[in-house]
Amino acid sequence: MKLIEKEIIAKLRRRGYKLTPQRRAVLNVIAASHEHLTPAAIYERGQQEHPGIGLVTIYRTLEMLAELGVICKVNTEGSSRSYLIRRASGHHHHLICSGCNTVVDFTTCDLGELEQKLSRKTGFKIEGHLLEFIGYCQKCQKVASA
Amino acid sequence: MKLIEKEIIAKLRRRGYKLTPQRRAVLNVIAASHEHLTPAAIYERGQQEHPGIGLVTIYRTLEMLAELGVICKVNTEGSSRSYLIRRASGHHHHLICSGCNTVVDFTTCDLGELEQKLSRKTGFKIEGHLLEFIGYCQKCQKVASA
DNA sequence: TTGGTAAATGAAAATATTTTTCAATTAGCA
DNA sequence: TGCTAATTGAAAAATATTTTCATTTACCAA
Repeated sequence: MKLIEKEIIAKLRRRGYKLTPQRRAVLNVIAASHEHLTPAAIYERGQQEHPGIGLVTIYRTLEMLAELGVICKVNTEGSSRSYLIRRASGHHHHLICSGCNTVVDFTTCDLGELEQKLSRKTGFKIEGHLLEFIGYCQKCQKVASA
Repeated sequence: MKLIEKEIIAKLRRRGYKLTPQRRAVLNVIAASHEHLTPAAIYERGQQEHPGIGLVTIYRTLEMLAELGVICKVNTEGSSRSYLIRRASGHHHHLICSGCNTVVDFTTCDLGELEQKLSRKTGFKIEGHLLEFIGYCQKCQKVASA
């Protein structure tokens, strides 16, 4: 049982949610990963944290955490499963290889100006963003040309 | 049977794909729509273009068209179905409302410089990108504050 | 124009994903 | 410590997507 930020737990409590070992397990798994995880992947890893945890509970917990804003739902490639990542700061930046599905994070990004412009134009209150570049990593470029 | 751009047909032929009435139907449906369409929606509309067309054929045709770059797979919200839109230019820009899941497209975006920088730094061959801003649309802001 | 042939189709079944239902269990308060 | 509403897991239902395979068809060559 690894550390979970107290802040998140407090947030659950404030909303009247109970802190069950299953929820702790899901939180731990997500907090420990630096990548998007599918419900199935979280289920698998969750077994180590809380043997016997059900897939249904994973789905329910993820939905709740997303609603609380603790994690983020991301609509990824891959025959259409919804992945999840934990929120860093409302920003998500990835380079994704179409060949091997490697995900590389990057931090440089200056979208502030665009964000403001869009906000003015559409009336949206923007709270976060996701920027993903899709392409081929060096390794997969070599494989393809071989 | 509406017009389909000759260019697309030529592209199919060049790759050795046959131009069946079913494929024409799918192309027509997609070309006629300005929004993302689910395979199911395309199936439904496709019946008007080619009665009896099978859902399987829709899936297969969409995959092929995506591979050709004629259309684009977009990973949308909504309990995880993969939608399709026709390609503008390898870019996808959305504003997504966390309240009502409305998706608004926008076109302004200048990521060329960042793309180059990342490509140099990581060796990725970048072929497209996805930029999503998450927030609340005007309507949902009003509802929330009411 | 007419075969021949590889590619494409549709139906049905298989697989995968997500949601619902419901009885049993449990976290957290009094 | 006991109560109670919230939570859980199993199974079934609802959705989505892919595979298999026999039949049909687009299109090239003659």
